[in-house]
Amino acid sequence: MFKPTTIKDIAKALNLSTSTVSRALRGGYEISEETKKIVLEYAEKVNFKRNPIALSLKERRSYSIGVIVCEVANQFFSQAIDGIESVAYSKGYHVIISQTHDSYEREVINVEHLANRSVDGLLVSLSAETKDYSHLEKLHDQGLPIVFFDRILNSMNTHKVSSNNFKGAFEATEFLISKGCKRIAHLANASQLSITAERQKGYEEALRQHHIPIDKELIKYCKHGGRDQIEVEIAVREFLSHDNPPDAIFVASDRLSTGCLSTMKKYATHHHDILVAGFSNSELVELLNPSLSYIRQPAFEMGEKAAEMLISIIESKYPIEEFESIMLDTTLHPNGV
Amino acid sequence: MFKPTTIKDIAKALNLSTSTVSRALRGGYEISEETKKIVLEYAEKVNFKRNPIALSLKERRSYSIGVIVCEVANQFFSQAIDGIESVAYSKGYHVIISQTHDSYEREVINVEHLANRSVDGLLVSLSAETKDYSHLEKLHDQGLPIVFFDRILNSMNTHKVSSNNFKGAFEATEFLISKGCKRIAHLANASQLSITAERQKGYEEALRQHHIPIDKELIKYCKHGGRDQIEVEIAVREFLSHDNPPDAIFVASDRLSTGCLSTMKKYATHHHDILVAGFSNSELVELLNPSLSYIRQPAFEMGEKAAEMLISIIESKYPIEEFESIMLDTTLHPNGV
DNA sequence: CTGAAAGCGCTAACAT
DNA sequence: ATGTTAGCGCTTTCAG
Repeated sequence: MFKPTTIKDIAKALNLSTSTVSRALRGGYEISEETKKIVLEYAEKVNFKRNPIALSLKERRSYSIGVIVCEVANQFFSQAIDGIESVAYSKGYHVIISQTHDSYEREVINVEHLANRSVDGLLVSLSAETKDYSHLEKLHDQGLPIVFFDRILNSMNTHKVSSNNFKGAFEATEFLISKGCKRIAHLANASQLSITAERQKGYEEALRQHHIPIDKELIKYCKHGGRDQIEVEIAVREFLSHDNPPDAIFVASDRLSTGCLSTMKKYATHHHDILVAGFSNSELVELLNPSLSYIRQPAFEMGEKAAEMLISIIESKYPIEEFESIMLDTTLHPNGV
Repeated sequence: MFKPTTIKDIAKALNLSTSTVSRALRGGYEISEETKKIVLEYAEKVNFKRNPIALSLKERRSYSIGVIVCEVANQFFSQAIDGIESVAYSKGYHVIISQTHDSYEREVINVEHLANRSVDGLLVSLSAETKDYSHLEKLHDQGLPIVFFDRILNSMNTHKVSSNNFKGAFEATEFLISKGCKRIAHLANASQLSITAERQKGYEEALRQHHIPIDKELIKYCKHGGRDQIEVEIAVREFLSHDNPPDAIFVASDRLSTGCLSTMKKYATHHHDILVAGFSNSELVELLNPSLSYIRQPAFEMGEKAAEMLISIIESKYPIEEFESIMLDTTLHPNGV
């Protein structure tokens, strides 16, 4: 059984009190150089590490922050996590990652587990399924610092980081139009997500400005965020088999973009006639065939900002009154044709 | 500031002792139904959650397991993590993920942080840079349960899960040979990794069986596991600019495979003359161009097995004497040509 | 059926 | 310079 050495063990072995050992270990200036040396050496010898659990209990904080995302396999989120980690580590915090797989139930479980004092604050990007926010609201009301990124809960009064989804979607759609496309479908994420509404607005606005009618049959939502490939496949195949099929598809997120391409490759006889543009942070996009024009979000930077904001709340002496919403620009990367 | 309700708060509010509240909360049969009901209702009302930190301290275990991987963006690892989570959750454990980014220093920091009682055991896949294992050995000697998966430390006496790297590499190389390739280069990971040696042996054995000479100039290692794209680029470009360039490349891991393709697309004038086969668990492989024949590891299953083994050690009443090494088969997926 | 008290590992007044 | 003690939140003997 794992029985790490404790301060008590050291104290006993060295015939000192636990407080002396504790102070020596953290280099308290009141301890004689000699005692310090003895303690330090002995601690090193027995591979002593102070128990972070005990420390957390005492200090009533854990110096760790929790991150709730749908899945780390999604490159947008893995990049965001790298950003989060980079600032967290530099400020002495550890990062605990938790995946919801876009399931509401899982989100609730994970949030509750992380919340009660095993983390000092939460960075959350909502699951595609989530429509009820009380698990988060309760905690927030109790004073748990929460910062949203990407998939935001607008109704909660806290810091938020997102990318300019409207503009990104607008530019992508306009790009497709500039390529001569007239019937542009929209493959969207779950309708309750903030990003879904924003991106759809950008898409519709581009069509409007170019006098292209909006056809509701060309807009399909994936209510589980494409958790199952089949969900995407069904939507895309409906587009393909439409009486008057689209000549382009604008896809609203990472997972859906690749799912869309796979489906097209599998089922579309002449899929090169259909242009696809979509949000994606995959590092492999440039190697894809069918090719994908993509909108890239500054994921790493978003992670950094979100972490900075969260830590600033955690470390603030006074309750924060004014909350900020940061919006970062996306970039469009045309491809193919 | 976040001040969650404690048992003490409830006790005070209800004019009971903390022990009664504690017992009522966990449904102790000695408590009267009435008291139980009052406590439960009040707890619900104030959103009481027991403090897992305090619990861990008391029980001297946290019901969570730590996972050390190079990076979650790598699909092999994200799939393995999904496998780990699936068994961990079903057995009541939480999973804490920690990324090394293939840095030795980061590995040490993460291992030490997780080890001392914030997790009950560790699932580790070594970083590409790691050559000194004392940070792990020390903890293992102290009794911390450790299970290795994928990138294994052979010298440590514990459970291990890997895929049949020798066979996977052998089959891939033989596949390239069957396609008529005569000069097959090998792009390998850091030389000290278990997987590197095993895969190289499979590669060399295939060449040997087919009477193809082994040319050491056609074997290149990426000692940081391809952490920087540039590392891969240099190696691949050396292959391409060789006097007698290869007609195929066998790539030893996920990240290197895609890096290799990118470089080829970027620099090789007629990259379609060079066949590439490599280990990859990316879900996008089928959409890649240049195409990649790939060896897929059963990542999810490996994660499951590893987690099961770890939990069995954690929950074992007696010290384990006999350790198992599980090896799972890979599958080859030919592509292109 | 309920309460008082000790203890998990650590720190920080408060002695000495 | 070092020791004693209380307490972080919770569970669990041991007493009533």
